[in-house]
Amino acid sequence: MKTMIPIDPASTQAVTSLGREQPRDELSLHGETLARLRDYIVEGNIPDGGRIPERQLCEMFGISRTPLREALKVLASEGLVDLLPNRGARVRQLSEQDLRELFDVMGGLEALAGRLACENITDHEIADIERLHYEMYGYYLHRDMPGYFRVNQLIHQKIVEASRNATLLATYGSFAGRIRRIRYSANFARKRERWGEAMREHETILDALRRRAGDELSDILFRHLRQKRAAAVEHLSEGAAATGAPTSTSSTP
Amino acid sequence: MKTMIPIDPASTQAVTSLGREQPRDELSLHGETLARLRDYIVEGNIPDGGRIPERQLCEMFGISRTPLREALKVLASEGLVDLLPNRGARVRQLSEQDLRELFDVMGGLEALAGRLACENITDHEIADIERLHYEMYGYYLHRDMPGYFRVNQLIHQKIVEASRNATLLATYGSFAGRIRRIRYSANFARKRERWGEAMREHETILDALRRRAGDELSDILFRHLRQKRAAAVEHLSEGAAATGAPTSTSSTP
DNA sequence: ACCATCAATATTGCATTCAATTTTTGATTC
DNA sequence: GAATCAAAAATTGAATGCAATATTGATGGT
Repeated sequence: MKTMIPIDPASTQAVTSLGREQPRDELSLHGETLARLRDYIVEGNIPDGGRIPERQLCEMFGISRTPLREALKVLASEGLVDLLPNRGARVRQLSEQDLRELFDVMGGLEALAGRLACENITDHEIADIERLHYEMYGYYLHRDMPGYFRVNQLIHQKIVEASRNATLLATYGSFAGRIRRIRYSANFARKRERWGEAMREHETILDALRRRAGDELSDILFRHLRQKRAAAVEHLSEGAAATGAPTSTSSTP
Repeated sequence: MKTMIPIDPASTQAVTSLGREQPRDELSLHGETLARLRDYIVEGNIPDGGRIPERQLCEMFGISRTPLREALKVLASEGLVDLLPNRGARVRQLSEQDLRELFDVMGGLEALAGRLACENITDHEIADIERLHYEMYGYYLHRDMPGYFRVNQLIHQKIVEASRNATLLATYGSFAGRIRRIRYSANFARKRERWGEAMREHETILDALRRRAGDELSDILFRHLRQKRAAAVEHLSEGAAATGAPTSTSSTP
């Protein structure tokens, strides 16, 4: 057994600072832990449905269980983990249904963002997005999927930012995090045949944005996300078929 | 020194049943406390910007600080409370800007709900909503504001439920809770002159729903919420003017 | 061999304790 | 009498302790 010794302030400080490159004004261990644990999970360090080892993570982060458990409750409310009474926390496994729902909500949020962006976006911001659009087109022509994907995400992000709605931005970010795990978990890539279609959709997005046609952009963005949804669900079921992992949340013991 | 008041299971169960999001058989003190504290705050038992007395609430709920503090972190992530480092938790005071943002997000979620509802709603559900609509019209004719308001909320709830998207439903509920505080805090009532307009909007909502015109319903619902937004912001600024309370979040000490 | 049973062990949920702040109080000075 | 400041008290953030609950592993019966 370990002999717990009262820790003097100096050593506590040392433990806290381990692994931290930024001396940010993060005052609370809770906030720090929350961000670190969320990243840890979103980046896929724990497999889908995998148990979250409290004690181990405490040692890893150099903290006690209290702030870690607080972070777990928050992540559970965000939908990233499941909390099983007396049986610990597990990384939430998304079913196909979950994924469809999540993409539809993302679609709704982007549709809203597009609508609001048309009300608030500046010419300068549109020019920015146009630049990104042509950069993305370049990646498309060169068949550079990772580059395309990165800029694509950036364009959507810029539209949400142009909505001038911090609440929407935060909500969008939270949902994006829940979906992002999937991308890390495997080489999530749009089917080739859909790629050209997506590129054309982006043309119409840019066009509606230029004309500041809110209703129209709203519809286009929702449908665009529906296409992404189809690709994601397809990807998930293929991945499940390959590994034999269940895709439904119905856990009958 | 401490007079802990043990709570019998029956009473806690009763309080829990007020909760919306987690209708499961809550075993954990954390989940129980979360629901209770959320209701306590949403119902306006603590004034806007007011300090949340940890110790007092612990005694009130008959629990220790650990589960209460866990609940506070979750409520902070939901946007209901602010966590000030070393200075405790406070009920989040909504600025006019916050309120505008919240109503726009609600508008986006309802617009999405309307779109999805048109894909999934059954004839039976439409008939249900029609019935509610005419019931609401009755309240309108009798100038029964509370009755109107209650059924109005119910109609919107039914549309969100008809979307068949549990994620959307939960998110909608969470945002509704953040706004609901305002309603409790004062006699939030739509201006008379806008009442007729709102009633007409509901006619078009029902019409679009009957025709299952998703794009159209989506637009109508967003605009409908924009009207509500205007009323809410107006109400907030009037209330602020009356009490002399600040409406902005900029807290310069 | 296979499966049930039960003790040993580990983990969880919450309470309690402790150090570090912040807030309040009360004396003191101008 | 108002302003200032130090000591006391209260409050907060986090660590640790402990009972209750799961999980594991050994044992014995079929």
